[in-house]
Amino acid sequence: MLVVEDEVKLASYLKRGLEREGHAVDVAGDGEQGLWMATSNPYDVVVLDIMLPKKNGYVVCRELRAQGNWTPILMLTAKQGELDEAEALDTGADDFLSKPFSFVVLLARIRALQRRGTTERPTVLEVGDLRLDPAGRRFSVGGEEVALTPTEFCLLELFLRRPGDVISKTAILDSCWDWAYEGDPNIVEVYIRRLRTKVDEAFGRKHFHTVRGAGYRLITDG
Amino acid sequence: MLVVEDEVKLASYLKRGLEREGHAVDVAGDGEQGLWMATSNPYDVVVLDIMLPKKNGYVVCRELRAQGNWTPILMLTAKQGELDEAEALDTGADDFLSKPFSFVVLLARIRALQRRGTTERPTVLEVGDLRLDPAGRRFSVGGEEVALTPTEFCLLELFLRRPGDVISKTAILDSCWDWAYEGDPNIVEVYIRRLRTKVDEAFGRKHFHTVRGAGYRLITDG
DNA sequence: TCGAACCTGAACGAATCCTGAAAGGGAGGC
DNA sequence: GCCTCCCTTTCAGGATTCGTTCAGGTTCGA
Repeated sequence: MLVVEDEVKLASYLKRGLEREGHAVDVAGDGEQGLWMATSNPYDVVVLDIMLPKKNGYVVCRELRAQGNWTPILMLTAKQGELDEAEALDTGADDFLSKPFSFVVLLARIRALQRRGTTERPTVLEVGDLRLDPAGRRFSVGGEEVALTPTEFCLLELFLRRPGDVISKTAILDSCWDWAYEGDPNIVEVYIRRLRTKVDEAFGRKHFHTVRGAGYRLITDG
Repeated sequence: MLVVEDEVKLASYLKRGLEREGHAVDVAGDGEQGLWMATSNPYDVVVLDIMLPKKNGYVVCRELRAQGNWTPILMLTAKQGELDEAEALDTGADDFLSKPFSFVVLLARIRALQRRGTTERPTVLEVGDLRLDPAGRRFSVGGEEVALTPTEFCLLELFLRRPGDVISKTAILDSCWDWAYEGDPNIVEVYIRRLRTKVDEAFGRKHFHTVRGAGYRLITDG
């Protein structure tokens, strides 16, 4: 679940409240960041303020929809202006809520959105002979399915979302480990090794290239 | 399109306005009539007042949903009471609007519902040898009927609506339990176990696959 | 040649899941 | 009104997997 809201107090209030309800909540502070996070992670629901720095909520919503991203969006409108509401729905939002609102109502509407679910279909990530389905949590190499642990899956998803990019060890830690992780970064090497064993050695083809001093890269071409 | 509204002036105002927008509009004057019309005709959208003679809007909505009728419903709440709104969404309404409202907003929301509303849930969910009829609350494996408790039914319906997807334990809790449920998530494991004994063991075929650290998946293929 | 960065395999502890049983709760029958 | 049955929820023990650490080896660049 993603909350895009620039008012720090409201944002942290929402985050805490939603987490208490058992949701995993990310927060973005402006429109650009929100758009980036919404495109790079598969959220169940996005709570999107309209008045935002960099890019306003309408723009974020429209661009998401233009990208074929149909994650349910709940918009927060500042005033009860009717045109705001109409425009919100027409840019592709699924629902909206006028400030000020009560937390109970917010929860109810989020639940309604979740129940209704994403209208769109699974985005399957495919690079070369690798194929990963985030919704189904399935992964296959050259058509043959390979079992992955949660952490392995997270790493692989990260690589497949940025094929060809060099991804630093800290970026991997940020993305696949708890933000408070304090352990040995060597763990990334261990997991790269595991991916290599499962993906490369079993199918006789190198996929993960080490860039000394920088990170790792997923090899794209054949 | 069906409008269920007992205030004659408002009803005819809506009918005329919507017809001017190119919609074909039926009007029902009380809850029973509205329910009957909604069940006997396939409408695109139902606009449903809460305060109604005979049966109120909540009841109509709930009974429609219980029958497996998933026509998009836009509820009209008399006051801006938050609980009204939350309850409206929880009985299965897709959206609501507080009186008084402007016609522009009504149109925008109806448009949003129509856009989304093509979901048209199938009457019967069928995956492999599993067959579940939400309306009739019946379930069978390979033609043989199996009795389910309400919670078991809810779980199974969830799986059958997203065959092949991994469904997390929290998603299951959100979907089949009261949102205020605070108990042990282990209860999901218990119910998965129940489904396995009823569905799998009795028919010698595995349907529910555990994805460690992620959730459970309904196996689709043979 | 030396050091830093990376690789590798094994091993331990913790998290996750399974399972059976038994305790609570609510609706319906008598 | 009370009892009974069925459904829901809790609990605890055990099995398995996963995450993490560690120690030593290897490669690369200066």
